[in-house]
Amino acid sequence: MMKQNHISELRLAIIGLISMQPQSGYSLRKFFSTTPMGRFSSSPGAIYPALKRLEEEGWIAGAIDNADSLRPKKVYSLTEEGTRALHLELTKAVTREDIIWNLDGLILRFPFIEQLGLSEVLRFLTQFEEEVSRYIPTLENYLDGVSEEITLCGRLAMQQGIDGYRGMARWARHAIEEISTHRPDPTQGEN
Amino acid sequence: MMKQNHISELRLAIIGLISMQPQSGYSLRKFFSTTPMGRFSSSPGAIYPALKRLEEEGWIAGAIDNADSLRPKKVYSLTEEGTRALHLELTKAVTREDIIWNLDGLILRFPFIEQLGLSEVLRFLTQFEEEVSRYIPTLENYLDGVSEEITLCGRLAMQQGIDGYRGMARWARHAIEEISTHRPDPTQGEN
DNA sequence: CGATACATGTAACCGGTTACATGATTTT
DNA sequence: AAAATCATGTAACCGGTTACATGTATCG
Repeated sequence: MMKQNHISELRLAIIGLISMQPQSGYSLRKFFSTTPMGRFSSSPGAIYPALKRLEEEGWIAGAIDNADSLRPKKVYSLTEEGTRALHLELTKAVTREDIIWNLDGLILRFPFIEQLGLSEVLRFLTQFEEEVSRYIPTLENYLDGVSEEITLCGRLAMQQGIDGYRGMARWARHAIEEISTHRPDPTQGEN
Repeated sequence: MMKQNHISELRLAIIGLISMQPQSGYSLRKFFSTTPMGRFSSSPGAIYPALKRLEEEGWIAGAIDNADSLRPKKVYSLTEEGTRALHLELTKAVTREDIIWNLDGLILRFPFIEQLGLSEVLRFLTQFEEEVSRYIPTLENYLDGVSEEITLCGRLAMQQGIDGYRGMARWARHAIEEISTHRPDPTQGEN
């Protein structure tokens, strides 16, 4: 079935955000509840246990802020091990299984990959575009094969899925272009 | 958070398929594992317990086929209560929460709605199109608001989400058209 | 006779949801 | 003084995943 070869979306979102800037449970909750990234959970009942587990596993380390005050805050940073784990996850090859079972996780990975450099981003997008484009004919063939026996709405629902994948491939191509032509900022030069 | 005002995708898929034709655990597994609808689980460890629960709740009833043979089969049909529950689920209004948290479930509903008649299908599509179209500006406004502080890939990821929703709205409009012009088969006439 | 398809299930594990619990600080 | 926000957690529940367990029937 091959559904779970990856870390959960919540874990990825948490360590990804922490990698950009140290975060407390509360700041994560706030971010999730005020941005469209809230699609990846929220509620304290998910976040605090997840943070605890990540700390137990040594991926993140919490430092108490305002230790003396009456309202202390626990701010987590990535450990070296956590950084390694995150980078490993972000650079994993994009597989058809991901395309089918873990699309949201894939899109979630994307913004965090930027830290690894634009070449990594391009590698990801290229793989993504290729896997998606390769999957579409499979779906089309299936649809062709059953179009006699399927109901009208069944066909339309499948069409929706195919259109969705087509849109993603298009998006990836567009993103590749935008990133490729992204000014290496000639006024600064990089030598 | 409002995530769980609906039955699980697996349950919906199961009772939806049973409503089209009585099914055994095995036939469901087979269907899931050989069609793109397998996105909604599979594995016996999910299906058999789900069937048991649905039977306990009185939504489905199992009849033993080949009772005398050494390889009996349990074929489930919808009860009246199950039919009511399914129809209730299928005719629920499409909300923004669904659009955000339960998109897959919404698309899964779609082919089963056809049994309720094309007017129900059109009602669903109209609501779907409207809710999606209303949600898009919210996302666009958010993106505009943060475009200064967001990273390149963060923006592109958001753009992907918006494009996805736009594609869905387009699909819904297209589906409405296709269904509306769907020949009411003039050779038969309905009076 | 071995492989594949038919057929149904269980048990340990994991992690997300919901709801609850507590209390400090700041704003109105 | 009340309300909102800051801040962190726990506990019961639910259901999906993985892996295991068992046995029959059919086909080559």
